[in-house]
Amino acid sequence: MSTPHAILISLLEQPSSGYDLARRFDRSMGYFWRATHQQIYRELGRMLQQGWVAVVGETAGEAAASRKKVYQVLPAGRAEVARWVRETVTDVDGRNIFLIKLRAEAAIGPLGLDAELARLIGLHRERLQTYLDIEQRDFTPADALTRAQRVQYAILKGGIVSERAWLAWAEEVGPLLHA
Amino acid sequence: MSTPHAILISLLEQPSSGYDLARRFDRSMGYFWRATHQQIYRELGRMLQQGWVAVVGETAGEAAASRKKVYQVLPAGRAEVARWVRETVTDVDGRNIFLIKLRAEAAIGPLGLDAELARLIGLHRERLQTYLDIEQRDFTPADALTRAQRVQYAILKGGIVSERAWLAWAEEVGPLLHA
DNA sequence: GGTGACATGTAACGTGTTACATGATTTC
DNA sequence: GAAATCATGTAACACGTTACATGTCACC
Repeated sequence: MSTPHAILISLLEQPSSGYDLARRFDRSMGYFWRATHQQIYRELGRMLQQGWVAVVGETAGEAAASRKKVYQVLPAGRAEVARWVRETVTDVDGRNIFLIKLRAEAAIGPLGLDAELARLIGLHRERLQTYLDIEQRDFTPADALTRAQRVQYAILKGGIVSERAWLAWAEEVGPLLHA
Repeated sequence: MSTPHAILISLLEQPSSGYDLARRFDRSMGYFWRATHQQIYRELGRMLQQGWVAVVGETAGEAAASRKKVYQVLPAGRAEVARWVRETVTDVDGRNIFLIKLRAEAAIGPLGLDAELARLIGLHRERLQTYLDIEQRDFTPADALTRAQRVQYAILKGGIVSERAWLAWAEEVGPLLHA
């Protein structure tokens, strides 16, 4: 349930047509969140019904049929974003979701993301520790490993560097959110 | 279409029941690939029909109904894994898929993953360069940035550290695959 | 004999993906 | 006037998720 929110945030940054959104999700937004134009049109339709977004300048009436429709976020949509941003994600894989929330923070913040970041840091620290325990248990000493074990160790190292990189980044981001 | 292959590789490492697999996908395998027991049973059923796997010791006949079923990989399944491992993934987000392939390499390798790794390294270098270009263009000098810009910069930095970490890891893994 | 872990499945639903379809506008 | 891009949509299908359902086995 994050794609509609990613779209809302993209619209907060810049009111756009479905087509524009689709292109944006192939560029900057697409670096950490993907959506095809079919998904986007589907979600825009739903959000229109829910009153989260509206089409700008419908004044033109029926003459403007089959033309570009520019969507903008309504107060209800903005409230939904604020609600969703504060929602707790207990999933360690919520990294990209957190990046979307940061984007909301940049657009309409501050939104109080400190707590969410702290929780994610905790989860990632735990996971890193799990990896380090496995390393100690199964791959130490590093010599005397078979080929298969060296490859398995490489997989584990992938997890370790990834967690370390994320944690280093997160510690750096923290101060930005207290402000 | 990677879940069935993840299951196959897990079965190559150790013939197991659907239940065992489900637990394994909540542990070690689950660190980079997830699957619920419903998915696993569904895929096991399909792979059974396709002749990729078989149930061990069906000799017991109808008496063994509603009991533990241990699956093992048949030659056709092993061939499918070998085929899939060599398949080209042009997607930058194929990181986790590559980790599964590495796991296959550990289990039944060497499988010739050098080329795939080289391609992924190329893709990630390109993406890193894109990020660095954006950094130069939009966030330099680092002072004189608004709050919103500093948050946007943090998002970008997340991408940069993530790409750098992955590339450092990948360069280290390379030599293991030429062997 | 009751509780919890083992073990396998079905059904319904939501989302993402691929293919198909149409028409307007811009550019050469 | 042909081709590329802009622009919006429908339909079918694959996949993942959640809820429901059933029964066994071991242990206390």
